[in-house]
Amino acid sequence: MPELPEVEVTRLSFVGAISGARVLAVRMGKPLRWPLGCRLDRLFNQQVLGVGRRGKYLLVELSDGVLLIHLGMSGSLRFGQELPESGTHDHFDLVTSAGTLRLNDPRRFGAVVFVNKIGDPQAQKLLGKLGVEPLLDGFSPLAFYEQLHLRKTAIKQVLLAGEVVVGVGNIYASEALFLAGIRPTLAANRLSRPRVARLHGAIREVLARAVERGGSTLRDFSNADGQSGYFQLEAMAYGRAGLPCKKCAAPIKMIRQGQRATFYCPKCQKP
DNA sequence: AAAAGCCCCTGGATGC
DNA sequence: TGCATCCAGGGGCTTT
Repeated sequence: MPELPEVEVTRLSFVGAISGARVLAVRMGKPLRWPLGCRLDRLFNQQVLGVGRRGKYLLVELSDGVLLIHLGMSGSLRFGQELPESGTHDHFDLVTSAGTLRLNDPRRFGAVVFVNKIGDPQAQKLLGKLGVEPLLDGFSPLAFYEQLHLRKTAIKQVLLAGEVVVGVGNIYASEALFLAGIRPTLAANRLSRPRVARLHGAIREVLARAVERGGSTLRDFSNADGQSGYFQLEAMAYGRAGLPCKKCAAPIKMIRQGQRATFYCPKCQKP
């Protein structure tokens, strides 16, 4: 669920409400992917200056430090003044003067990590190798082409790896490649400049559109206000194995690439 | 050094 | 109804 659009939609849904608040208490449930990295009292009385995002990481900027929050596969955040009592899958509560930010994550692939600064080794280990932000100016067709030209892995897997461009997960990789008319199995370095330019546009279009639609709610994603996303209703390829392509009616194919499902139209997406 | 696999964990859907 | 199997939106780490 949580790819760039879901993370961004989540961020937008609570950044305004939490900014300026002070941390009153912290509660942790079962262990997440990594330990918090500091004592709980390190956070007390700190002010939340804002909430940023880098790829699929949320960056909760405090007056003295940063909380990196990753939603993993099944994580979602809630923010509110009167949240119910913690349930089995609520593993982190940041209680602030404006309300409580709560991470719910059944599979616990998510993480909340405190670092003193974004430049610290601990933060760089997580953020250092990340590619460019697809919705910012740094993501240009030419630079994209040059990066893709260096890799002979299948384009779908290059997108997923996040080292060239961040935020494109399993759903949006399939969707962007569909929009661009590119077969997911094609080696990245075999894409022509015009096709890379198309893919560049398709990635931006699909991610921006998904943010507008509130993300994709496949199982249980919701933003920090508890609202679902609706982009999944517009999916052209993802999750549509065997169903007719919405453009040409040929049955959508599902294959496996690196243990993940890939969906594509064998007719619209050329090798 | 790039690329391919292996896991972490829980719950829901499917099949017998 | 019960139990086993498979699958899932991510990504760091280990192995080739």
